[in-house]
Amino acid sequence: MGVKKRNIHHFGQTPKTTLKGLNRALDVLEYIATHPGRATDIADSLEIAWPTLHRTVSQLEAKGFLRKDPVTNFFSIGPRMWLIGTSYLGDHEVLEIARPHLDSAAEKYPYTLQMCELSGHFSVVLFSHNHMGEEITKAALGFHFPLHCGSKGQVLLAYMGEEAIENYLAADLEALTPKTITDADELRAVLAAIRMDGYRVTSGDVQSFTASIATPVFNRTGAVVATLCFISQRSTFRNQEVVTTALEALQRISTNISVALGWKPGKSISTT
Amino acid sequence: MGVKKRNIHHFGQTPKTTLKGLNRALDVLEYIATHPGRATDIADSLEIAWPTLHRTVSQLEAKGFLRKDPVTNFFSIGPRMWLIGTSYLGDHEVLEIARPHLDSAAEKYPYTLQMCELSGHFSVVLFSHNHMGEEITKAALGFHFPLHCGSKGQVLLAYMGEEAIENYLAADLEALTPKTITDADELRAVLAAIRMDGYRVTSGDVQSFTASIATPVFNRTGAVVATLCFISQRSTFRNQEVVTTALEALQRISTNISVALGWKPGKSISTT
DNA sequence: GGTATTTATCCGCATTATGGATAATATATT
DNA sequence: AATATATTATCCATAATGCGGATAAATACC
Repeated sequence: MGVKKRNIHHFGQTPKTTLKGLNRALDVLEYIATHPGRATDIADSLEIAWPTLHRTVSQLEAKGFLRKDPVTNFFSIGPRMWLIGTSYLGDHEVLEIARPHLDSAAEKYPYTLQMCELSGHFSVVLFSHNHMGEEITKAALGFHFPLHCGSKGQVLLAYMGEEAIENYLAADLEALTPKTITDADELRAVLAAIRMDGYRVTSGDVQSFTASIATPVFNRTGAVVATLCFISQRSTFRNQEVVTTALEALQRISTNISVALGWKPGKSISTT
Repeated sequence: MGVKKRNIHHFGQTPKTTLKGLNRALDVLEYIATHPGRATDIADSLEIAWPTLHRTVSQLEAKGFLRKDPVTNFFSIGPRMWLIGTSYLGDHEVLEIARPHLDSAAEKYPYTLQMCELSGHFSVVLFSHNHMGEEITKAALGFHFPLHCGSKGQVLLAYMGEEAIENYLAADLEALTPKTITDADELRAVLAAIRMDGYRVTSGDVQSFTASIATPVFNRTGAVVATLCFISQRSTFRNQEVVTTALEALQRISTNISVALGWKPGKSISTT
């Protein structure tokens, strides 16, 4: 009896109240988001009794939170879920303020521009503009990456606060490519450097053929609320001059956004 | 005792099984998406007993489906909800196939280009590229509009099938602007014309200062799976020549997408 | 400092969801 | 075609689960 029920929540809250049925449904949604498929397989993977899963899934489908392909019986996330989910961005204060800056900057520079924020133990993409012709990143809106991978993740990690950082580093760090840094000490050094320099450049540690530059975005309290990054072919950022120019631009944009958020230069929270 | 509990589902399914708790939670999510606010107010609006709502909301927050502003205690949609929601677009066959066409077309024409699909009784925006400088539409990704408003909604409505159309027209039709058509007979005529012509032009019936042109997108079975539309300042489309040129372009794009979806010219379902 | 909301928690009761078993489908195999 | 198998849908008796009145704690208001 291999008891290895999937554990999905990366949010470490105490579920004081039980609410089994609802919880199950949310787990199902999370699972289907990454593993769309047939009801039977979902029941197996999640170790839920068939009639129970069937009821749950039917209900979710009836409400449009899931949809079922009428021919294959595959379940996947439904339009209602998406509709409701998008209201997250609608209410997003930081994104709203940043958007004009991002829009105009995106057109101006020959790199993919992203804004990401922290969500649980991941950096998630809030804004992404793939520059024409650069088909490099699968990283569309909503993608999430582990924090130790890529310049953007590391920037977010760097400003998380000592305790949270150590907590993160304590877990196993997955390598997305051979160049991903998975050693805790090495990462600690990287994070310290980020807090010193105010930026980070990485190369090939998320996808082997891309490189990126990231800077933090601060709010009025001096906390890091997002990160901005340029992504391009790895070869592009081999040229030091190109990196310097791009970095300057990125810093200008992120400073503008920080200021728009009420930040005042010098007012950054040091977490070391 | 004004019994006027909100009725949120625009999906007309038969909730054969009950699953009260889950249902309530989904209603709460739907409600908060459009009415973020304090727990008490939600309980009032939805007529849910306080302890019950509290439990539900706490659970949803613990799982990241809702977030609570720590200072105002306002609840709004959480990051997890968004993350999961975005997978809707990730799996979206039509969108995936259409995207390259949309991307290249978006750059080429001086109008805002959108692709929308039917969701319940609304057209929802799956793709939107606001042309530089045109700050015209609030219509970002995920926005939903009633089907009788705007060329895109009417195109989707036109091909829904007689029964569904009559069902839609039977309800009260809200006017978004004074120019919105709310008369059922008038709409029936419009829809018939759309099925004849294969396109629709409207002006000022969604926002008073915009106009739009829409065409249907067909799949391999000849069913309408989406609609494409150009949106611009109302004045732009006052010029008949401009409209003609734009329409031709739009028809070319939507035909290309239809073909990419396996459609063969002539193979469209007539629903009259 | 006192009063009024808003938020959090307790706990007995009965409503509600559970899951073993079975029936109705769809799909694969010969 | 006909049989076997995997997948999906439905029943229903049982008890576990979530419900909500009431109470307590924490804030906001004056």
